[in-house]
Amino acid sequence: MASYYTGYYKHYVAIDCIIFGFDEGELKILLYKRVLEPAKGQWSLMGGFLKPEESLDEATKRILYDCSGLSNLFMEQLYTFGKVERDPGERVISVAYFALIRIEDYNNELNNQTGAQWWPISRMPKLIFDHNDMVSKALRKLKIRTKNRPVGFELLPRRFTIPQLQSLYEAIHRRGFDKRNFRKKILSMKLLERLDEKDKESSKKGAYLYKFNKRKYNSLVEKGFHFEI
Amino acid sequence: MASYYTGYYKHYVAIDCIIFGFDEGELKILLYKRVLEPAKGQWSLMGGFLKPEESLDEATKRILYDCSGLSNLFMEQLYTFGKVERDPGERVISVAYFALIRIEDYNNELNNQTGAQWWPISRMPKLIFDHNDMVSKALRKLKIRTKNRPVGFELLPRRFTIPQLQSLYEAIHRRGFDKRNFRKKILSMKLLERLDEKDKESSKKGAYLYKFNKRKYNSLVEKGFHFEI
DNA sequence: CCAAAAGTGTTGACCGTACACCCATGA
DNA sequence: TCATGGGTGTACGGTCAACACTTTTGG
Repeated sequence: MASYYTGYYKHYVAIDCIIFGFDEGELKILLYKRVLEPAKGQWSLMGGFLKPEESLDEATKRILYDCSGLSNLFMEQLYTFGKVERDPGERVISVAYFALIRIEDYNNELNNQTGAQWWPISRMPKLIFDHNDMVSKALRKLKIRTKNRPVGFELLPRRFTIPQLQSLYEAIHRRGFDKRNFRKKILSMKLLERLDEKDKESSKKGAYLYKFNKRKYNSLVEKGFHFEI
Repeated sequence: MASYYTGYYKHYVAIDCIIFGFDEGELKILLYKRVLEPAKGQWSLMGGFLKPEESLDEATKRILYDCSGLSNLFMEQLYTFGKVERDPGERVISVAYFALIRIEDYNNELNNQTGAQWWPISRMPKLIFDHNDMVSKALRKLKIRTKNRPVGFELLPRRFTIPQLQSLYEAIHRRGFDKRNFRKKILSMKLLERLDEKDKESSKKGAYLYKFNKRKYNSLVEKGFHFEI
């Protein structure tokens, strides 16, 4: 490549990932003990520097794969953080992404290798730099997204019950929903398929398992349908 | 500053600004003839490289000031574009911002100095690199923002009529609104103050001028009010 | 048999939308 | 006087929120 822009400054560009999971009725976030100086050993989001041969999305996929072993996770660019002093080490521009992991797919053995730990959002430790701001922004975006896109399903097992789904929404939105209204609304979209099996984990009666019909969702979207709960 | 991250790559980081205005009943965008190689002389968004001593927001303010002579414009970070080949010159990560200008405040003499020109969105030329994608994304965001925040007023004169406001919304949303319903809804928020003066520019009868009460809006927001139209 | 969670309908309030006519005035 | 845009009210249908009891079954 020719040198067109010689004379302008270059910057470190990093990716930081806010990784959400849902487990035991709580919204959780995957955090790491930082391995680099400065702030080595403190809790932080998973991140890494952008390499020359990869796009921002590709870098994020790489980082997500490295820390979870999973591909094709739901991910979305959140915001770019660029305050001069945000990283006390050197100046770094950080592009934050948020991602959703089905905790059932996550291999907990990775935790030992990587120093990772799932933290309930409500009891999260103080993070390095501006990472707590990133998490706040991600939580706001997650609320909006679950309201207007079917991304909640990315956090649940592939087969789930309506009460589980409701409990997820309640965790994300930090408020209760009326169960009759919730069920009515979600079922009225006709995007859930009821299976013939019940989940008896959390009650004696058992709750029907459902699965989300992504195919049908995509075809409805083409006709102008808009998910809204 | 110490050198903590030596060995990692650095990248050019640029800001690109999607600048909207509203004039003659049309939504317009401010475009420039690019002064740098590559693609010198082609139409482009206004942009510039991030300097070491400024944050992303500060860089955007600087660029907006340089090209409009105006400070305190409404601006919002939109998205960061990072495909490897997006700039055929060298690799550049571009943080896109969108901004709103009251065209009455814009000094048209600047156009000669800077090679700037206001283009109606509907007749915009092909832009360099991925700038057309940036504009599309900005238009989507502008739709959302005008629906849920009172940012439309940033595009109108400080004193405006209801029909002007409606015409702005119609331009942004590319559809007509019923004028009775529109008026009802906007006035029911009690955020507009009617002045005793009429604007007779566009009709013999004249339309009342209004102004947006930002003070009142801010105090309502504190009480949990949410702008929605 | 009882505790605990799953599942089910109705009603009233509110909001969005559709719709048609009179008003004021400059030319 | 008439053409032009400004300004006004009502009625209907759909959506949201509030609300309480029955069902199932493991212990």
